Amino acid sequence: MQYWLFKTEPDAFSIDDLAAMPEQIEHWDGIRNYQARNFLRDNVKCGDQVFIYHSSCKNVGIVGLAEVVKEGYADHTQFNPDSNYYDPKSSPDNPRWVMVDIQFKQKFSQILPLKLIKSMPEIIEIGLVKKGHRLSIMPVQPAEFEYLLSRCQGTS
DNA sequence: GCCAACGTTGGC
DNA sequence: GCCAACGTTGGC
Repeated sequence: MQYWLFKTEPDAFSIDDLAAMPEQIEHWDGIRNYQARNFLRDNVKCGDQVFIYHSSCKNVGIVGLAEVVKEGYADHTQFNPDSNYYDPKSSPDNPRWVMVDIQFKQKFSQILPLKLIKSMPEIIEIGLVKKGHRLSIMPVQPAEFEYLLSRCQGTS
């Protein structure tokens, strides 16, 4: 099993939106970065645990936990000319972009702020604390995941 | 809304 | 294949 962190802008789709979905499952579409795509296509597996992170908002940080329930498949928004994520260079024969489905597991009673994460001496590997890292899908080392999770749940 | 740090594009 | 121009991300 592997651990991940997915970023989302809560104005567009938040942890609460995920929790409100039927069966609390939603497909994670709109990833248009090759490095992130490669993670989704090759490495994100069913049962993997995913931190949900809110970005570009008032309180940025880790807000909850989800689980992968469907592995990489073609992101349908790439074929839709009306979508913001439309990619005319992609074709159904050879889809360029993939997505996975995740299911809500938990919303933490308090957000774990980015500022706090950056101040933790235990946390040095995760892309969040590295300069200029903008990936919207990033792996999390098991030890760092466990530590962050304990900090999230310890406050509840 | 600013701007630094990236990623992508396209001319050559 | 280089690299300048451009677009995007995302914290502040």
